Amino acid sequence: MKISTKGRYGLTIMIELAKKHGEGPTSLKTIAQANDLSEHYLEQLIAPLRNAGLVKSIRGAYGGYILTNEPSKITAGDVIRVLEGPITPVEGIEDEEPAKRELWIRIRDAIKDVLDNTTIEDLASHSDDSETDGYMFYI
Amino acid sequence: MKISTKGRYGLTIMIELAKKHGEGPTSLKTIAQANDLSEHYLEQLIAPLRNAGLVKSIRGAYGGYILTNEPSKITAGDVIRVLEGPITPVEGIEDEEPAKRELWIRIRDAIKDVLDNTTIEDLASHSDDSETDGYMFYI
DNA sequence: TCTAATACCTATCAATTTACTAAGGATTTT
DNA sequence: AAAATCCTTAGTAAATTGATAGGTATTAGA
Repeated sequence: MKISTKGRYGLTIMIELAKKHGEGPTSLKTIAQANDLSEHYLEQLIAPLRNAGLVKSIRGAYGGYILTNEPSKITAGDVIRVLEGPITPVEGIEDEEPAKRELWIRIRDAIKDVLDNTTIEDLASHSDDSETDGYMFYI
Repeated sequence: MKISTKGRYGLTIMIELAKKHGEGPTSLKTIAQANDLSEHYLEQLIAPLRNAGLVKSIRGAYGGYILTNEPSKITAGDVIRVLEGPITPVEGIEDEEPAKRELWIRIRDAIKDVLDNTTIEDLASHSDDSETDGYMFYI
């Protein structure tokens, strides 16, 4: 019941690109170093993002990646779907019996509601906030 | 980003026990056959449920399991937490930077809201409803 | 034109998780 | 005693995760 590093690092990439939106390409090396991640691993994550048309690459020296769209037009859900697959708490919801099926649908819709209403711009603009914002970490 | 068969079969077990609540123990064999599941595998799932005090076992011939509590007092969240661990879309929410941390918290709270407000009684009483209830299966 | 920086591609791999299966021991009812 | 049941440990094939390794192709700038 987890979002893996694929989805999480994917969001990290998109947030970094959003911060530089309109200022030319950002290299993966820069993003990897700024976030202490493996550049090689990020290469594998950005390939699907490029194939999905969320980012555009600029090859050669001083190249890198840029967003193909406004950060306000790209949602967290767009990114997560590309890297993690369809948003759903179980495979084959249709095959479940009615009571559980409805439960999975309510969970799915709740997650979709959050992911599809959070833009990369939202994430980029809050990514420098200093501390915990008063949220508690209960489970 | 999935709930595995552990949590799903765990709910199945609890729903079956809820249907027979107050009528004496139900054996795993019965539950396994009714749902076309491996009895051996269910044994491994019910062990944590017993350790957590959600069910009580009655050994020997004509034994089985019973709920330790009213079906209306047990939530889907209780069962999922025992079998899948804490409800959270990522490990170590605290370690994430503010923007993503808030996103994970909103998702976690949305899931918790559904799971903690759905009782086993709710699930058992709707588990015989015939069809799809007009829900769509978009993603 | 050379060089460095960058994207792009394919393969491999260790660790973990998932979803079981196998085999039998312990306990209780009939 | 026999049968039904819970209980426990061990093993395992397949998939996934989170990388690492080792390149090739392309381009900007000196």
